[in-house]
Amino acid sequence: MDTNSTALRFLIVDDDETFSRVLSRAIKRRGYETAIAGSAEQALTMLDTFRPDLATLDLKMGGASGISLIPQLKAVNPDIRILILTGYASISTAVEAIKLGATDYLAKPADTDQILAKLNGSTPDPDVEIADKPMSVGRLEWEHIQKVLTEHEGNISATARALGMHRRTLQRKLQKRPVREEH
Amino acid sequence: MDTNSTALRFLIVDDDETFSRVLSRAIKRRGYETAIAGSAEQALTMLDTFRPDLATLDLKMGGASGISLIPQLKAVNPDIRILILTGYASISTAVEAIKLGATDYLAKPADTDQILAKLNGSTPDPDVEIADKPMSVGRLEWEHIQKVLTEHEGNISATARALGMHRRTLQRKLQKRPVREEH
DNA sequence: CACGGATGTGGCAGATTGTCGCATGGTTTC
DNA sequence: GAAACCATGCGACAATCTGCCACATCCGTG
Repeated sequence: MDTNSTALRFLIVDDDETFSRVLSRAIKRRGYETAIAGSAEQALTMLDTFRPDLATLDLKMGGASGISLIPQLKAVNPDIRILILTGYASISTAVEAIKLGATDYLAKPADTDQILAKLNGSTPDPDVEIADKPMSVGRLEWEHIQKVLTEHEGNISATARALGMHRRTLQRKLQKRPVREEH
Repeated sequence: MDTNSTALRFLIVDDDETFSRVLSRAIKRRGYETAIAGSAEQALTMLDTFRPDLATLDLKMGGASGISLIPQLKAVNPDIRILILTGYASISTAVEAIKLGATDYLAKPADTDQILAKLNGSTPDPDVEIADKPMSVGRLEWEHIQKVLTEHEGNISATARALGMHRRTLQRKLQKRPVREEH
């Protein structure tokens, strides 16, 4: 372990205040310096005074998504390690995030240890565990919707049209949390 | 469209023979040279004589998983574009695959157009507007159910359990939708 | 500023799903 | 052969969910 005189700076971007506060405290207790942003926009304004070494980003927030923040965070600090942390996890957003340079991707709920483990000891290994059960229909539907949604740059109306589904129905599905992916 | 004298070589690694054959034919029809491997091991032995430019890999096969193949394929051809294509998709394997250098990750069922779109996405292509509509959720669900049903030799009760769905609901779905395909 | 497109919501009637229950037919096990 | 299991088909009913219509905001382009 490298012992720097200054603590590593940890930025939490999430619009769930309760979640942020709890996580912040847990992380601070482990010796990090933390900061909380309630939106992507707010996070950007903080970068002048707080240059993070680690960050967790939420996807679904009022305003811009955490994914859009990845390039900007990396511009400020190319060595930053970024963990996407969201309750609306999907394969397509995970793929996009990693391609943009995120270090890892976790679905909420996740505890502090899991979060730090992903940020610290994350080395790609080809022997990941492969699910032995196929996806549930609910999960498959969620993934498919997310995929089409990203293909349409998040345009809900266009996605609904492409899927031959009523826009109202799509909105309702998106508001609900995806079925938990269990191993 | 760039006209090379030699066609791009496309490697399909999947232990589902029917799937491989259908995909191979569809891809060949679009001007690629194709090869099929039924396992990761078999794919490796082919690399001496068939150096692929594009590849789709399955995750769950007898023997090694497609993910373990990624580094080896990239060693042979650093510019190779790799698409993970699996019926046992999960976020964690998607993250690993992308970290190891896969180009993209799709959950089966996916049609040929989607597959090629993902693999060509990084190639200069002027008019990449969303060509035709993606599968409807209903159709996707139907295909998935059929696939799992087959894996369970037509056993409805077992299929319902595997899908985390109530048997009664599965019965009703099967009884109803006789398959509705159209564009 | 008017116009078209996207989005967030509320409200409803009708369709779908989650559960229970029960009966039948086939296999396996003493 | 009878008991014990399973898979399957189907009726019924309440809880959800979906398709649709109706606004009310917000943009960005003319």
